[in-house]
Amino acid sequence: MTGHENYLVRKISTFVDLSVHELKYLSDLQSSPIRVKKGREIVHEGQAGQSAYIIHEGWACSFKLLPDGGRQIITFPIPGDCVGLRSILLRTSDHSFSALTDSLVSRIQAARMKDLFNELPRLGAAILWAASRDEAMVVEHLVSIGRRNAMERTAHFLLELNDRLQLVGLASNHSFACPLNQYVLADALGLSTIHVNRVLRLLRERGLVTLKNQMVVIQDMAGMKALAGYVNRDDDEQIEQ
Amino acid sequence: MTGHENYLVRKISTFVDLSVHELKYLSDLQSSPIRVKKGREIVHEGQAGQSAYIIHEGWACSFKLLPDGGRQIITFPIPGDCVGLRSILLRTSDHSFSALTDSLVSRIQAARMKDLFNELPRLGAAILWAASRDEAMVVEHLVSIGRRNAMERTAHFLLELNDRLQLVGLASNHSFACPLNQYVLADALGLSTIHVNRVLRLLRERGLVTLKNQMVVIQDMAGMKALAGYVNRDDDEQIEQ
DNA sequence: ACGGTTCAATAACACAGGTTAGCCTTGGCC
DNA sequence: GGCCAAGGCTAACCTGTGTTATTGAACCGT
Repeated sequence: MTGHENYLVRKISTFVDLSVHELKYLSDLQSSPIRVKKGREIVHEGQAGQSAYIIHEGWACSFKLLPDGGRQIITFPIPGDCVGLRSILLRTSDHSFSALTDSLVSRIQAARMKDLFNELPRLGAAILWAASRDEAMVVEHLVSIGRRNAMERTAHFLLELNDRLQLVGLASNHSFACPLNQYVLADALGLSTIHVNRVLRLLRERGLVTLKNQMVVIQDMAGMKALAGYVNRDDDEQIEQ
Repeated sequence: MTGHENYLVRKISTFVDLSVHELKYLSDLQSSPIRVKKGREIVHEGQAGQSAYIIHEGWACSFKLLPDGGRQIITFPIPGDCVGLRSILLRTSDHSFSALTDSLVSRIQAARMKDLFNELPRLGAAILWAASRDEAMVVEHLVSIGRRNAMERTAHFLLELNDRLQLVGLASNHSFACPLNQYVLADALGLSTIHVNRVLRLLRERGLVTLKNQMVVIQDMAGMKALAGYVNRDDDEQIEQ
C-alpha cells in the first residue's frame, strides 16, 4: 500500500471494517498507479477491454457523446471512486471516461474482480455497495435534469459534490476545491455555458454559494438545501452481511 | 414453475443457457405471484424492507417525487424485469415503484438473493448482468433528457422500448402494445403533458410513428433512428464466465 | 340513458433557457 | 514585454417548452 489508495479505503471503511487481509487484497487487486494528464481520455465509449479503474488523485468525468457533437456528463468520479465496473459484465464500455485534472489511477482486471467475489464476498459486497451508491447518484442526476430548473439543479449538484467530497475528507463543512469550469458544468447539468454563468451569478447575488478560483464556498447551507430540495444522504446506513 | 416467469427465463436465456437446476433455483427464489391493481404503489421511497420484485405480467414504473409535487419516472419495468435490487444493498429503497396496469409480481427476499451468489454464482452473474443493462438504460435516459430535444428524446424512448419488448417477445419488429398515457410519458421524458402531445403529433405528421389505442407503430424505422441518434443494443454481447 | 371520469387535442400566451457576439482578465510562453 | 489561449462575464435576441384554459371522444358503472 503506497498511501494513495487511502481514499478508497477510507470510503469503504466508513461502512464496513476491513480486516488486514481484506486491505491487502484490495491493494493487490489494483495495478501500480498510472499517471494521467489533464484532458486525456482513459476509456473510449465502445472500447472492448474489460477493466475498471480506481481514482487515487484528481478528478475525472464519465460521459457520452452525441452524433451532433453534444456531450452529456454522467458523473464526476473523485478520489476513491471506481469507474467502469459495468464494463466488466457488459463486454464493452458504454461511456467514455477522461481525466479533468492531472490524475493518478489504477486499473483493475476483470478476472481478478471476479475472483474477489468468490474469495472475499464481504469485500465484494462492500464494493458493490459503493457502486450502488453511484447508481443512486445517477438516478438523482436524472431527476435533477428532468424535473428541476437550472438553479435548483445547480444548487443540488454542488451540495451533492460537497457531501461526496466530505466522505473522503476533501471538503470542509461548506467548501471545497473544485476544478470544474463552466463548460464542464454545462455538460453535466444539461445547460448551455452561458446559462450556467447566469445561474452562478444569481446564486452568488443571493448569497447562497460562490465558485471562484476553483473553490466552491457554500455560504448559506440552509438556503441551498431549501432551494434544491436536497435531502442528506442517509449516512448511517450500513451494509449488513 | 407456473409459466408466468417465462419472461425472465426467456430474457436471461438469451445470454446464458440455464441448467435445469438453475431454472429450479430461479423459480424457488421467488414468492408465489402477487396480483397488483393498476395504480397501486408497491414500494414507497424511503421504505425499509429489503425486497426486490420481479414483474411477470403488466407494466410498472419506478420514480421519484419532488417536494413541489413533480415526479420523474426513472424507468418502466416490463415483464421479466427486476426492480429494487439496489435496495438489497442499501437498506432502504431510494425510489418508489408502482403498477401502471393490473400486474403480477413476485417478491425476492434479500437473504435468498445473497445465498444465490454463493451457491450459483453463474446465475448470480446473469442476474447482475441484467441489472447492469438496466443501469445502462438509466444512463441513456439521462443523456436523452440532458442533451436531446423533445422530439429526439421521445423517438429515442420509443425505439428503446421497442427493443426491450422484443427481447421478451412482447413486440413485433416495429410495433407493440403500450399502456402509457401522455401524462406518464411526460413524467418520464421530463416534459409537460401538452408538449408530449405536440411532439407525438409532429412525429405522426412526419410519418415516423403513431401512438393510438395503446398501440405504438413505428412506421419509419430508419427515419426514427436517424432522428433519435439511436444505436442498437449490441445484442450479441455475451456474458462470459 | 345518464353523469362521471379519464385521456387526447388545440389555441393563446409566457418564460426559461439557448444562441450569437463580444469584451475582459489571467496566466503561460517566446 | 508582448502575444496567445483559456476561461469568465455580459447583453440582446430568439425559440423550445411550459402554462392556463377549453373542448371533445371514449369508456364506465348504475
